[in-house]
Amino acid sequence: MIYVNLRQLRFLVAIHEERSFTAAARRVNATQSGLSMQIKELEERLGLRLFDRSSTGVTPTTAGDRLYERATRILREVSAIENDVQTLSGQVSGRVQVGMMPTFARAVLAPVLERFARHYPNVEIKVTEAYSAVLCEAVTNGQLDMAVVPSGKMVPGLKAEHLATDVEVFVTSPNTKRKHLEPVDLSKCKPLKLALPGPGNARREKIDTYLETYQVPIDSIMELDTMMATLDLVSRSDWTTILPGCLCLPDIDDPRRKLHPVINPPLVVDYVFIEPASQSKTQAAELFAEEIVKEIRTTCTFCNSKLGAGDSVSG
Amino acid sequence: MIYVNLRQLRFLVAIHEERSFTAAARRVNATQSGLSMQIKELEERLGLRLFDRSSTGVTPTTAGDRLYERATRILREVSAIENDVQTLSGQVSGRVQVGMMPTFARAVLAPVLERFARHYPNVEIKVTEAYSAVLCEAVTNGQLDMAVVPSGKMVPGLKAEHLATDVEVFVTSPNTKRKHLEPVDLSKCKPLKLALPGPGNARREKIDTYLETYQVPIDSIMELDTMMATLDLVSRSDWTTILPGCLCLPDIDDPRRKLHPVINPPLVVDYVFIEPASQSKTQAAELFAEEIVKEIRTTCTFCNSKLGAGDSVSG
DNA sequence: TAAGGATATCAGTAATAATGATAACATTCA
DNA sequence: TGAATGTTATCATTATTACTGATATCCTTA
Repeated sequence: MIYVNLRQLRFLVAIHEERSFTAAARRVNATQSGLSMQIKELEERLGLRLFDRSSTGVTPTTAGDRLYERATRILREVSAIENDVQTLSGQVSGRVQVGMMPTFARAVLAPVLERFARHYPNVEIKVTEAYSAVLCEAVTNGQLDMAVVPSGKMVPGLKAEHLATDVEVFVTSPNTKRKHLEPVDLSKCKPLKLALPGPGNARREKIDTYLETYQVPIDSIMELDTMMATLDLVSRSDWTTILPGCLCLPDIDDPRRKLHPVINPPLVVDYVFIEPASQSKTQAAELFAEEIVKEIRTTCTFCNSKLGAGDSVSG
Repeated sequence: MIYVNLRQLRFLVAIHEERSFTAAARRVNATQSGLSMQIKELEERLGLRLFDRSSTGVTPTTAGDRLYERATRILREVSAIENDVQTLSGQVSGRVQVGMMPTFARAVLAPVLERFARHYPNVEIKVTEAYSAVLCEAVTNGQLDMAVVPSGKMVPGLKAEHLATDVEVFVTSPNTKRKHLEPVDLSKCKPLKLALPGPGNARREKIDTYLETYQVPIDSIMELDTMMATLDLVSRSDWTTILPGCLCLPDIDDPRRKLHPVINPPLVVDYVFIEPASQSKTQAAELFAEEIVKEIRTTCTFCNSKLGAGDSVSG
């Protein structure tokens, strides 16, 4: 009566996301051979093909796509059962592993951590700061429960929720003519010396597109994947950078730098919350997520009011 | 990472509904011993007790109840996977097994069967006419895909949906002074000789309550679990009966009987649609269900307009 | 106190899944 | 063209897991 089992669904999901039996086997700590046999079994039971095989990997059939959708839902519910256990056991405890893009390390994370640790002393918290690609990967293979990243191309196996839209801010040293917080039209600047995150970074791609589209004159570009160094560089030279509003908020009045919301048109960054598609959050994770989401939303609202270039940003 | 498996959930559901390992084992074609071990395993993995055992059976703990809810949902989704297969395979086919209370055998069932068979020639249909207890049982243990029964005490393991409310009609032979279709207040009648379905029948219980509550004078009661015989008896004697409006509709103008909506207060019967809680309908079943539901609703509406005793019925 | 019915346990057996090596095939690149 | 690499499928073996049937134990009831 019941053909499919959860192991098969877990395999199916992994294969669907990895587009490969071999890679999927690695991910679920099994052998390629085992997956092959299980999927074969499933296909025979159901009487239809789930994947088209080739020597370069596999592509899901229509049926495979359909089953993938159902399987992720089912697995999420099953994992919810396991999370229930802790909920039922009374106090909130466990371990929450969160990934954060560097933007939030200062303005957002600290207050949340403080509040959360005070409310739920029995929850172990682990926060990893990294760029989006790394975080997506880590969430996908279960090393992290969730992460907040700038929106970019969607990775399979993840469930994403839009959090907020933030302004990007043009940052320069104090030795310029512009007034602090005065909006800037980058395409009308003289050629820029820009320190930007390396290619592959989700924000970088969006910034590149912007620079090209609006023909912003560039003198030269330096790749810096470190916020601290970037800020330091900018404050002591004629190099400039573009940073998310939330990141600039804590030292909005720091005399070492001038901030200029980018306008005509506004350059923005979208933050998204990601979690595994086929797993449900533990209660602790759920509570932490709530806190962090709330904090990011209010911070972004505040950010827009302080740094935003009028109404055009919020849309 | 994944502790529970579908077999365990299936066992859990059966045990929860049967309140017994032994009975559940029978239902799922397994041994008591096997269930015992699987549930033990599950409990140990989750670290909490799901059932309190006694020598008379088991009662679910809070956790057991919680898991039961989740498990039924999960199993329903899993069974949906299997139903998808047929949907994906193109044409609608398969086998639909439906239970019907006798009320609908005539007025409702025939047109639905005709329409459905014409639209979906590849679907095998099997209809069973029986009383609610039998039908509930059959749906629970999977012999039927669904059934329509009068509402009564809920059986665990079933998902129910209210379909419509129908008037009960007092039926007599032509040899009375009342006008055909004239409403009747049973408590003002002279003592009745009533042919009613046997105890255990869901409608019977409701009728009994009504008769007691409103002190309807009774001469004597005969138990007849056969509609045909009942109608025949009533038309050729001074025995009377109470029947659902839908049942009377086909021969509303038959001179062999007089029909009288029961008022002060109206006596009604609720029809509910039942299906297994932890299984999803096949596409064929889904389509058949739609048809039958539609037909019953329109028939009841029509019934109320023809036989209904004013507004008080519809609430 | 005995009988009946419930669950738990245990050891043996049956069924199922994973493994590791290999085969077959396609792609890439020299 | 041919070797190297990387893919999935298959197979026999091993390991794991689940089921069975008998029995033990406990509780309720007569």
